[in-house]
Amino acid sequence: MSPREIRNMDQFAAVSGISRPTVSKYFHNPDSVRQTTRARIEAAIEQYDYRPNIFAMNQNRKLTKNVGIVVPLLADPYFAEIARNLEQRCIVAGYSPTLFSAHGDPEQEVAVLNNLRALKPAGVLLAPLGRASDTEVLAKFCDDVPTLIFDSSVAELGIAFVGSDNQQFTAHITDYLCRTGEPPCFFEMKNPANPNAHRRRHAYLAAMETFGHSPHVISVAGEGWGFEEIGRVGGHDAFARNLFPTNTILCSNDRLAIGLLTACYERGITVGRGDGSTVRIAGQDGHPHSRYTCPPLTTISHDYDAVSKHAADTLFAAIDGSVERWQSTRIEGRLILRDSA
Amino acid sequence: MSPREIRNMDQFAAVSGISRPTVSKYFHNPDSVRQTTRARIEAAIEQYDYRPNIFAMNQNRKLTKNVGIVVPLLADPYFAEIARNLEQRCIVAGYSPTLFSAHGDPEQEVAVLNNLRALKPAGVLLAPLGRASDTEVLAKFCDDVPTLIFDSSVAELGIAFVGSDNQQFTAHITDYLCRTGEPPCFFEMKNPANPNAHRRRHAYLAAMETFGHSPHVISVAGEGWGFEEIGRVGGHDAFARNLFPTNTILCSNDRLAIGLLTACYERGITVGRGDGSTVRIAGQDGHPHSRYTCPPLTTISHDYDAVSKHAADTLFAAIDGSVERWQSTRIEGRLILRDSA
DNA sequence: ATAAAAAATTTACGCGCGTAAATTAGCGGT
DNA sequence: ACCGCTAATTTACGCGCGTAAATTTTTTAT
Repeated sequence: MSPREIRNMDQFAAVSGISRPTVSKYFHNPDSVRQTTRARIEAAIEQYDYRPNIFAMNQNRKLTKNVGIVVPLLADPYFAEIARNLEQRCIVAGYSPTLFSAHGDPEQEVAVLNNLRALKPAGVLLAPLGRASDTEVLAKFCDDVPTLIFDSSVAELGIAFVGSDNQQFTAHITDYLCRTGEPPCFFEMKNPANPNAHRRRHAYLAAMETFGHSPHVISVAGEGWGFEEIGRVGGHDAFARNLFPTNTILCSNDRLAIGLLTACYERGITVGRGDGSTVRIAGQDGHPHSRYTCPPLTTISHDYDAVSKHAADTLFAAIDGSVERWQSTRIEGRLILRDSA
Repeated sequence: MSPREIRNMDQFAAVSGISRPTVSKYFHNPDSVRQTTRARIEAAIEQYDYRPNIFAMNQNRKLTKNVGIVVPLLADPYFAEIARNLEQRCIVAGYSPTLFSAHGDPEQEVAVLNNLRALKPAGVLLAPLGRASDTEVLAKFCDDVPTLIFDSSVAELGIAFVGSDNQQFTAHITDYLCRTGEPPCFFEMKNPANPNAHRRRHAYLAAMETFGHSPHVISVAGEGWGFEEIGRVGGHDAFARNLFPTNTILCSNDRLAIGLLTACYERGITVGRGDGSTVRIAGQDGHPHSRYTCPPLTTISHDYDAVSKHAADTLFAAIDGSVERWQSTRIEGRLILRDSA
């Protein structure tokens, strides 16, 4: 078939009968060349299986088509899922996404950002670690690279913030719990890594006041990203010390709830909304795993699609030069009623 | 501090008082230059915060320091965990890892491999999708790029295979279940995506014969990577049709077991090894989540550390030119006794 | 048909670094 | 002081492509 291996764009241009600059133009935007030219180039690509050298492409270009996607913890299926979603959107939009995880470690987050710089990305979709993040490093990075912050907002950094409306999350599920049984206590980490946790606590307090109930916040100790274990150990401790004045517990997030469910099991406490149950437990996030807990977890779910779509679209618009003032978009969640509450 | 921004290695060499080729040498191997020279370069790096342009570095080099890590499904915490582990080992060894996921889709696996080619990686750590993989594409890729296959072996591809000893996994846990109660049925997917599933079924059959019990394999329908849902739906079906002749169920993997646990909950079947329980359920994999099911799942765990260490070390050795014949290494698992069985 | 606009080509240079070859400087040991 | 060795420097070229400017060709509009 092919007379010889095509080694570079010069040779490819020669065999396809098009000049190299035009070929180069084609690879940057296939629509930017004439229909007939495009067909000839694509026929040659088919025949010779030529792909331009990405290193040479990016080296001498002010801006690449690279997009970085950074999440705090890829081992958390929530972030894995949203990362997958964002990745697809980048590909569809013609960008080359690269996935990074800070693995829950602030130092690795800094390292990731430094590596990312070297990729000269057109833009970055960044979900910061939160409280543990090095804010100065983040700010400097956002100054240098078009960055959209998602999931958790640390400051008015980057081109915009897109996340979930945590106030609405907690208000909504607190409302549901109040209407269907005893008012909920609020179960959380004492020093949450994620700023969303603070919003949720505040929203809980506000909602309880609105509904005329006295709030009860149980803050358990624990550092890091092992939320299930923190919830389990903290749950045991809280039950042992009789810290829950009502039979209903709203957890700050699903992973904490999952740990609490385990603690309940281990203590022989039945969870559910049925008559035979001792406590009701609800989470927040719509974690991929929440469907499969025992009992399945009542929660309020992020709108994964809407968040990732808005985040990606906002970044792409910014890359294309639409300069807008920094703004924060928070998307409402959807209540998922299951057996746990 | 710095008089002006350092734009390239020429300028950096100038301000550090070293010639550019020597600086270049330093960046490839800091130990390859004289101690005093190294100190001067590192002082200059500190002062000017210079980092060589990775695109220019890689473009004109036969072999890069890039390593690709490919997993079939990053949303599965098992793969996320092993990917994290491998990533760290690459960094420590001086390589630049990049993470890819096929997201359970054979076409995306092919796309990932094509993108990976463009990175001219020194090596690749690849966990294939398995049955759904395009074997021809994999074979061709392994011919072109030093590739170590891990987790699931499709053929004698690449430089070697490193994974878990599924025979031992199933034999060991089957043995445990037989010794402590009724002999187990085997709960699996009818058309498992992963070849390890076949090994486990065979090991189950062999073990049951060895122990003098008649085997019972329950194969449930379902395609794709939503194992929990497949286990849940299949579990409901199997219970409804009374397909389990004994009170003990060994699942082909933990995610299937998690779905089965949910089905049990939904049918009011109590799971555990205690007197009040109806069935015992065990999984296989040591999935990160298995600790937090209700009841916590008895399982046999991969030796994450050993597998990833052996995989990484083997790849690095191959990159460094140690040519050995293809070989398969299978590492034993560790039984984790919890409440479910 | 003809002019104007759009697309393609030619020409030419630069990006930042790898790398090879020949030369010079630095080092320790006798 | 000398020799021999290693490390560093100088010189020079190439990688594969981006990109700008000037020119020619093709398409579209009138």
